[in-house]
Amino acid sequence: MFDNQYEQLRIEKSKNLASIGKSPYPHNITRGIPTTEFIKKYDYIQTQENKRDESKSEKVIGRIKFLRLMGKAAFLKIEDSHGLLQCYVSQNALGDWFVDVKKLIEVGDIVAVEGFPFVTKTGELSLNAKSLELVTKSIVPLPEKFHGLKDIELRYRRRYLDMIMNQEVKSNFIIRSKMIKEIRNFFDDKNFMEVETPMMHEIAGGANARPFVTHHNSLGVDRFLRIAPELHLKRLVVGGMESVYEINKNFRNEGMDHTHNPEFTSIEFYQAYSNYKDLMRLTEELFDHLRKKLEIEEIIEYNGKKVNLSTPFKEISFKNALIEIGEIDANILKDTKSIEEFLKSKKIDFKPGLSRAKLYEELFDNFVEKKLINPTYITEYPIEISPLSRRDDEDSSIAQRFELFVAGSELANGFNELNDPLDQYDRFLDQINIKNSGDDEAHAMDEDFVRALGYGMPPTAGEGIGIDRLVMLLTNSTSIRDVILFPAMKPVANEDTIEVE
RNA sequence: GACCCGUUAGCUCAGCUGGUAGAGCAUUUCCCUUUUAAGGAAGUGGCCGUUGGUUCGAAUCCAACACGGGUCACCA
Repeated sequence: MFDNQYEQLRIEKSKNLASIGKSPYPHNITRGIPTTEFIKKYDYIQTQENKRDESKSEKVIGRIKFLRLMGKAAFLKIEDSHGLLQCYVSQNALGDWFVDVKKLIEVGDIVAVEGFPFVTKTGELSLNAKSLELVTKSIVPLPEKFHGLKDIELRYRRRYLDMIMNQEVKSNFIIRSKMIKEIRNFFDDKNFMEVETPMMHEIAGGANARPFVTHHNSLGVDRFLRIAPELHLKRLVVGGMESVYEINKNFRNEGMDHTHNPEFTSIEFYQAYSNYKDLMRLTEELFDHLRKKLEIEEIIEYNGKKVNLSTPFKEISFKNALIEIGEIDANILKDTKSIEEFLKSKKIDFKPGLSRAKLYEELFDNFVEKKLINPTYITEYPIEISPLSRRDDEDSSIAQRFELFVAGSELANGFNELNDPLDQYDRFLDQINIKNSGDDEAHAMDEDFVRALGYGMPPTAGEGIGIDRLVMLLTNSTSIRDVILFPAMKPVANEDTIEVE
């Protein structure tokens, strides 16, 4: 660790500072004013004749990003979370300490500078330092000042360094933070209650996905990291929380790519005595709210495509989407055999023996999903691929469900919750059969959940929205890694493995 | 999982048809009190991702593997 030649040199400097009574890591530091405020506050100096105001004194703290030494004076640019400020330090002002500063303070260190505002010959408003104190010594050198850190892998693995070197990466995360805050405000204003349900589940349910397994030592049992909060949130509706939501992580033990991180954030919300149509309207309202609060245009660009976010969103049934958007002949949809022939003619691989609903899903994924650019609700899903949603009263093969697609991918999934405990029990049994026939992502039986429904869950509609995908859409990010601060990465062979002598 | 591309100094990158490693920045020493990627002079710095193979000789050619990026597939 820290055995690189440059790091060794910096550690030497750090020790030298300590030896002359300058702690490399002092902790009695008080904040000054932000760099941007300094620039705003003293803008008037530009208009003054002597271009300086020695009667003023300000303290600014930041990391040294540029350092230009010139014998008995130096310019340094320091950066805080707001921006950059140029400071001028000289031997006249600092005395003997300046000699040590020249030798021991360098780019990457965090310093506190105090002095008066002035404008340099080249016209830049700067701080003329009367004092400079080390705040934190940096012993790992920063990447090159001009090209910065470009290596995408390093940027994800060392996000802190990415943030130091690339100020703009923070903007996505600022938008993300604001967005989540506004989602909370939106639901709180509608009298929803925010809750936290377990991350460690006895039975991982609520979605079709493989879970991560962990172990509880004192109980001596394995636990699953949750794949969805759904079944717990519905238990809360049974218990009397008529409007609840949870914004939190889910974990799915599946492949990673630019739209999938093994841990991701979603919001799920449930509202008793409302139906999925109400939630479709609520979702539109939420989009309008976010656009307004985050000042996002009605028409945004995502991955080179124009996306019109104006409400209400388009709405089309699952089957009609196959015919009208997927441009699949309605006759093909009539039986499994002709669908299979159609898929083969399009050279699409599929597992043999799929049901018609599963084949529909195949068709949807291949011919419809990517064409759904402007927000579109797909409704009337086959019941078989909707094991937790209520059947339609007129057509029992159809679920009272919708999914929202934007820019070619799914963003939200909502439906009238199945509250018939016997039907739910049978659907779990069906899922178990599906699981036994090889689909290890089918649901497991959750008897406690069925029991909860047995006590009576009021008619309820629920919905989940993928937060990461939503941030991607609103920040025009094509990789989920650009909206997750510390995205999952494969471990890399560690050269610094500690050797035991 | 398949295919394509990448991996060379701390960082950003050159390195042709094989002949034994380069630049800029950073860093070290020196000069320099208004610079803007400051400037000038002289240095230091490399398991060329890993492991094999071909060859008199490999950063370079071949293979496998690792990690990353992209496209597709799978998956919500």
